[in-house]
Amino acid sequence: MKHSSPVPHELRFAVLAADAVMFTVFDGRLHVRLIPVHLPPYFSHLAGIPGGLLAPTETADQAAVRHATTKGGVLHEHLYLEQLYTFSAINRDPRNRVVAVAYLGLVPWEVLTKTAERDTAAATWVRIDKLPKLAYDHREIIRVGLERLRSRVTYTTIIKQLMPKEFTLTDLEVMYETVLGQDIDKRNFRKKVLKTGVLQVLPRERTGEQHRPAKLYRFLNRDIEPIAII
Amino acid sequence: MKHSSPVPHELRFAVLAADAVMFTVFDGRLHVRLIPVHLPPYFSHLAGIPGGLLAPTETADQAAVRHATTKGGVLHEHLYLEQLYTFSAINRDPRNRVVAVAYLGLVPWEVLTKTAERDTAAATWVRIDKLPKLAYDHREIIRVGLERLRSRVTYTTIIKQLMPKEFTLTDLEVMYETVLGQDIDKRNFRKKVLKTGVLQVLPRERTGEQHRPAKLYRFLNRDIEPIAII
DNA sequence: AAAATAGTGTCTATAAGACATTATGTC
DNA sequence: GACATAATGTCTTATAGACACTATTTT
Repeated sequence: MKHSSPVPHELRFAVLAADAVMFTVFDGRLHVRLIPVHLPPYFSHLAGIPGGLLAPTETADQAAVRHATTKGGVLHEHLYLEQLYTFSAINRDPRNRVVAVAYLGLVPWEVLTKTAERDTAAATWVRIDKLPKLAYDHREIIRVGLERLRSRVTYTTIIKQLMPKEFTLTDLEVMYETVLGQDIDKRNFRKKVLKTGVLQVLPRERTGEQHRPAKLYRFLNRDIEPIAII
Repeated sequence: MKHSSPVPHELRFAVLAADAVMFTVFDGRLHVRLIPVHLPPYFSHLAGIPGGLLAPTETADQAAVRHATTKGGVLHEHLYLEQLYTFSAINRDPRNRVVAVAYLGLVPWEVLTKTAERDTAAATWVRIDKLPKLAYDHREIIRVGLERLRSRVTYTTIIKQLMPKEFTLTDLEVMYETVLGQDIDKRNFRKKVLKTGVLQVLPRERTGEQHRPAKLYRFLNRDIEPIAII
């Protein structure tokens, strides 16, 4: 455990960290990735988002990927990250001055097949309406991340980063409803989303459910396009 | 002049800086605030945007204000600043590793009455289509700042940060046209901007020009509202 | 009266939003 | 055939965009 040095806190120069607010959606709920904080008064309870210092040869982007994967347990190839905001309040961290470049991360739940990517002792998905008391300014970082996610979802196709490869229009509608926290009219939604041309129908349907099979779709490409959807 | 220490560049930890891309509009052109860079091969030519290190007791916001005012010469009360993006490439600065939290700054030209805020030896307003060769990654920072400005202008009222207190609808239209680099239909613009309700008509007109006087308006408040205008 | 910009309205096309019924699988 | 969700269209209202003339001041 690291302790304060004799140098007064306000006089130490800042060190740089990268933190990742990662979201995923399952059970019709938004969840955020939390890890234990080994620091009083948290004593290894889930109390923070994954993050850590930048290595001397690392960019903030690289450090965000490294800590999101090693501490957050999410595989690099499943993770979308974009820079969110830089938090530089003097007393963010009680031990030393740390400036954090925060990242917004999105992961489609369906690809998280390995146990380490679901819930382990080292990292857990927690409902955003059931967050525990959090360390540092991590509640604020999550708030800003969620705000950014909700805003981006309405004028880009960033939601594709939360969807599995193939999905039905109802799946997509439910994802928008979950992220935005509001109901959407099914008929208007379908008209609008199909007209944008970002989706491709697959020749297959999703059968085996106890109702009429639904057509499967996928996004035409992986880039996030600036298109108004909702 | 600072020189490299014997420690290899890639092994030094980063220090933190705050840089400000400040824009203003005059002569119907967007301009950015540049300062001399005292470093080969620039030898005090205009080659950078104002910025500098964070003091140990300073947030990035505070450092951005400090450097924008002291090095950029723009008075604090005339300046609007918002965080833009954090640049952390390893070799941004040839001397030492510097991570820069960049800020987007806006100033209404009309308030810049003091000589120091216009053009001096220490800082100059340069047309964005006439930028010289720039130091570090400052051209990239300016590019990102301009992109952000153009994007924000279309769905918020951030343009008020470039306008004087009182202005005519033509003034406002020209400001949009200058920032966006495209013509706007006068009648549609007036209908739309008046319907948003963010403007207040003043009981005065702008007289003394050799044509019909124009009504004067001002923004109802100083906050930036998320409203689609163009 | 000439010059210069201010100020205004209509029409058309497109988009947004409210709303209910039929279709097709599984069990 | 009962159940469950998929799939679809119309009407109304609001918004966007193209477009040209009259009004008012100064000189």
